Amino acid sequence: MDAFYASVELLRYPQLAGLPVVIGGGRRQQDDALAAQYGERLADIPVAAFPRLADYVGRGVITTATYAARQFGVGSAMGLMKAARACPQAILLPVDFAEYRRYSRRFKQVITDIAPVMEDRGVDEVYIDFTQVPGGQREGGRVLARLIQKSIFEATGLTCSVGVAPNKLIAKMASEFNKPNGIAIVQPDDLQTLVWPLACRKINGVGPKADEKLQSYGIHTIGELAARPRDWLVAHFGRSTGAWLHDAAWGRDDRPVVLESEPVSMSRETTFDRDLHAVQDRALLGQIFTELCQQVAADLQRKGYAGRTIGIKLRYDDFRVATRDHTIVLPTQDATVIRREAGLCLKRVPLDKRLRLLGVRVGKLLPQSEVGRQAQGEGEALF
DNA sequence: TCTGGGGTCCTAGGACCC
DNA sequence: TCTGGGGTCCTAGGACCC
Repeated sequence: MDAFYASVELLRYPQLAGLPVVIGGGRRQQDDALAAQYGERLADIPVAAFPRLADYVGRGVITTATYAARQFGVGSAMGLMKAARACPQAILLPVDFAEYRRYSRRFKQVITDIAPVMEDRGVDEVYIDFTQVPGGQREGGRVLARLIQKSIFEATGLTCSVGVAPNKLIAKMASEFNKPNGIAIVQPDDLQTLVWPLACRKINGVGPKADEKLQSYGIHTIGELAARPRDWLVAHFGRSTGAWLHDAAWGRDDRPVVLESEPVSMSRETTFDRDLHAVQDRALLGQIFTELCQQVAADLQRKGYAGRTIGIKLRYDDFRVATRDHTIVLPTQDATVIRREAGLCLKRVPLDKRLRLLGVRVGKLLPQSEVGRQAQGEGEALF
């Protein structure tokens, strides 16, 4: 989906179309004041009444920027304070994840009505297997891609970009070629002309660290990566990563489109308005900690899972991260149990520096429906 | 007053078992 | 003449993605 969060907000606030708008941070007093004053008539709010990036004080990052805002050099993951210097006049809207999820469900429903083999890749992205869809091969997939775009737009008013290719790796790259509202078709023979000139960073899975290492060897493009012998890549990046890099550069990827998958972990974390100290801010930290445990427990219960590994995550004021976890015998989805185990984890981690973030995680998940069976199994084993 | 929140996967060492 | 070879599980950290 194109600039998904921002595009959903523009459906509510059409008066902001074409303006630099960024989504980020939480709900603020100005936001509540506007909502109270205009009620349901959101489209009537004058542009001048919206909060600006320049007025923002506090922590947070941009989650999405409209294409107009990107012209000013602001974009996803940029700190709001830094973005405010680059584009102070941009309108700043708070994240409304519940609303984005509603639109996410709608556009995915449109897709599965047309092409049922769809893999969920988060709130704004999917892989679709066109292979068995009637007409899926017409014009190399362009006809079906157009149908999906048109159907999504009619149902939601949102645009998306589609990459059509023989596998997920290349399709993902292709989806970036003609953003927004574009279609790109990449056939196997197009590898050298369309993919090899791209930066290695365009490979889904090559991040800043891997890219830096590749650059240090003089490898900047996917073509340069493809030119390195497989053995050389294995020698410098390890057996697994080296082989994967070689395959990726040659456009090889045999991962299937996966329809369903079980969650591995669930977590809640929060960055504080100001850095907190374990001693001076003990009461506040304790309250936040308990709330995080209750939220994770509620998430587990709502989705029907229980987990055996309880963990915590801290981010110190210097941005270093520490994690501790502990695996218990019986899976739990109980806030009290999670709070107790997470509390023990907290005792094992240094707490002399100020904290920026606190998180609670439950892993080794099992559907709640299988927990009884597991407990029964334990009982049988005991006797 | 730089730097969110929710995830997955990988690596590597140590414990423990056969 | 010191002390194998697999395997699984647990834990901590880190890279990466949306």
